[in-house]
Amino acid sequence: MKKTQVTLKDIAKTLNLTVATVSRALRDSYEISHETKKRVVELAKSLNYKPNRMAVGLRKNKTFNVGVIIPSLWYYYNSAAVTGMEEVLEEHGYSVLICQSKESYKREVIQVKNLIDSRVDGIFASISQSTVDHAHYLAAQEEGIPVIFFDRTPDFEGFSKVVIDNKLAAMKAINHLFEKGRKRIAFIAGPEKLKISQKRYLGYAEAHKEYRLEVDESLIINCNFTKNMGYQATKNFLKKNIQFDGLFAINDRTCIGAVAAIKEAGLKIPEEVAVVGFNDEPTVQYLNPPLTTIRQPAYEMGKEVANLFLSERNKHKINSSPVKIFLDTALIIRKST
Amino acid sequence: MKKTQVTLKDIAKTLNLTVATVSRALRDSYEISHETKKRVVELAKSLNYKPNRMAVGLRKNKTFNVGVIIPSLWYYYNSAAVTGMEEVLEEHGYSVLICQSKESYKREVIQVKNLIDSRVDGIFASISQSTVDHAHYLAAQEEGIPVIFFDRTPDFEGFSKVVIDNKLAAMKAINHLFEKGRKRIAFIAGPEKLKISQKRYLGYAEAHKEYRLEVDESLIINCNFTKNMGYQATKNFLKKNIQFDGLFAINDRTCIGAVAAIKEAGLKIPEEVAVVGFNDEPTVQYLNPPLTTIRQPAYEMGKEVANLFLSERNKHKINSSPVKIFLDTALIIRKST
DNA sequence: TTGAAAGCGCTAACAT
DNA sequence: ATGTTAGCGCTTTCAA
Repeated sequence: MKKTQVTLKDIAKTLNLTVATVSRALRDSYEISHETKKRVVELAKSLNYKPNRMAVGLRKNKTFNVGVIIPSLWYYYNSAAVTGMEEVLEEHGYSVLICQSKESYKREVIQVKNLIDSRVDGIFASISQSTVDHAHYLAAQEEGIPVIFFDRTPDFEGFSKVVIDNKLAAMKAINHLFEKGRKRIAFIAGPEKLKISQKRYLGYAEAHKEYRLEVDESLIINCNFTKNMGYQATKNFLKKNIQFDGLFAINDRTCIGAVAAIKEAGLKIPEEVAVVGFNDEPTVQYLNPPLTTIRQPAYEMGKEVANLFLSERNKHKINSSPVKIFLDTALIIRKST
Repeated sequence: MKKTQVTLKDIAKTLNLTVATVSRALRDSYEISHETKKRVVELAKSLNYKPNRMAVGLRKNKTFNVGVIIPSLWYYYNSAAVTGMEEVLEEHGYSVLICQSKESYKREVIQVKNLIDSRVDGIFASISQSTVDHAHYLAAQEEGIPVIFFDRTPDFEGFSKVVIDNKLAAMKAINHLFEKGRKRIAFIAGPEKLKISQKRYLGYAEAHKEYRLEVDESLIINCNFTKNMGYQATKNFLKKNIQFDGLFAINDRTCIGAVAAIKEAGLKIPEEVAVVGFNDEPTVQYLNPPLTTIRQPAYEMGKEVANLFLSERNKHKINSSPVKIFLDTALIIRKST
């Protein structure tokens, strides 16, 4: 049998106090005698007292669960973000429920509904590549559940967000390729619906503008996230015999496929094609050649999201206006460029 | 504000019943009139009634949380297992708390302690490569918390386990290489402490025995999971100029590093060295060449663990003897062999 | 078959 | 500064 836990009652009995006093001593710093407080805190510690989440939750009408919606745990930046969230939240007694949309808008909608039903105290989300609106999140917010987006966000001002500057990050990548003397840079662009795709494309275009180069639309390779991871898309592109000497991919997984296709076509990396990825997933340093890429601070992003949640939770103003936090990216230069 | 939820009281009031009756109608199939039951169930459904986990938990002294301890979410087979668990458990109202040991025994011990403190209803674990004993898990069991291991298990009979036949799986890999005419197969062996390493080595040896070949210990490459992912280990091995025509790696991530080292040394895969990995992580089909590997049913493993937990939970016998479940593996043949 | 009542552990309003 | 009391939503005796 599960051993019975230490309760406030136990402590109260031992110290000849009431549970109310003990409860206060353990939380309020004011309106309690220093003496009593000390005794209570010490005994609680020595007995390894832990408040019963169920009881607290019942009383406060909270679940101490937050839901996080991500495309897939297997994406490194997603699991890193989740890790960051959990590390921050566990100290505050929250648990994280993970929902993987698997890039499906439909699944995402259902999952948000489920989270509302299960009364989570907050929802953190990174949308799927096929997500077309944000009504489901709005519904959650209307139920009083704070919603915070990270990485992939909807194009709507009403939510708090933690993101990187995708346009700037893409510019870093493209500028680096320009500096390496490349002029014709293919771009594996990712799902058009996603704002991160759009922003990264803007960075691609902006970098060209700064270098007074025209964007050649025939160098843009469209490719979503689930199919073939860039391999097939790149293979098709190569068939067209369009001349190019650089490639920038929307993310590392896509890039791995692209690299495979390029090598299969007999092109040398970086001599004939210099390649830059995005995310700095742990494997890409072991690619042949090791991949130059943009490092995204996914773990920190998760922490920021959690901290934002915790601080907004304490504000009594219900309609504190949405916050947008930007995190820095870094260009990691390896042998592929 | 969080909208107030539908409670038993609401239903009771509407139907002129007491909460006790409603509660029973929603769970007991016996000792309630068919009529009342129907009315209650229908109304509950139409009001989208969901029992308050906090209240149920408080009453039943359960948290509806289970803890899962894994080396890293980023390992594909770990996140797949977690996904399987969550899918099964969410239907039963359980949430999964994820703890990543990051291959550290020390972290693992602390995490188990935390899980005990937070009163999870069960612990599912896959041990770290540096874990040397299982006392922390025994402690959890003594507190009445069921512990189930999967994939990487301690060498102790007192726990329920869900595993693959690691020895057999390794034999599949080695036999395949033999069939491809390879005779001298290097083996990247993984952390010696782990039973999966030992078992896979046994499979390696057994396959040799069946083919009446001697095991050449100079072909065994030791390599743990965190450092260099097999790249450095293989590089060092190559320096020794030991002749070999095949390679089997303890897992795909390690194998990715090995492949990089082999190619860097100018050796052709599979012509000069045929390579087999382990796990069938999604990226390895995009390696150049695509990797032959052993597929491990990680997702199903997670589901099995969850189901085992659910079924053991219902048994009133506290000391039902531990169960050991084996799942099948498959050899996935690609271009690397 | 249903109701009444107690209580899980905790917090918070209202005494004192 | 501390005690008293009520109650969060639910389950579970015990009674009717």
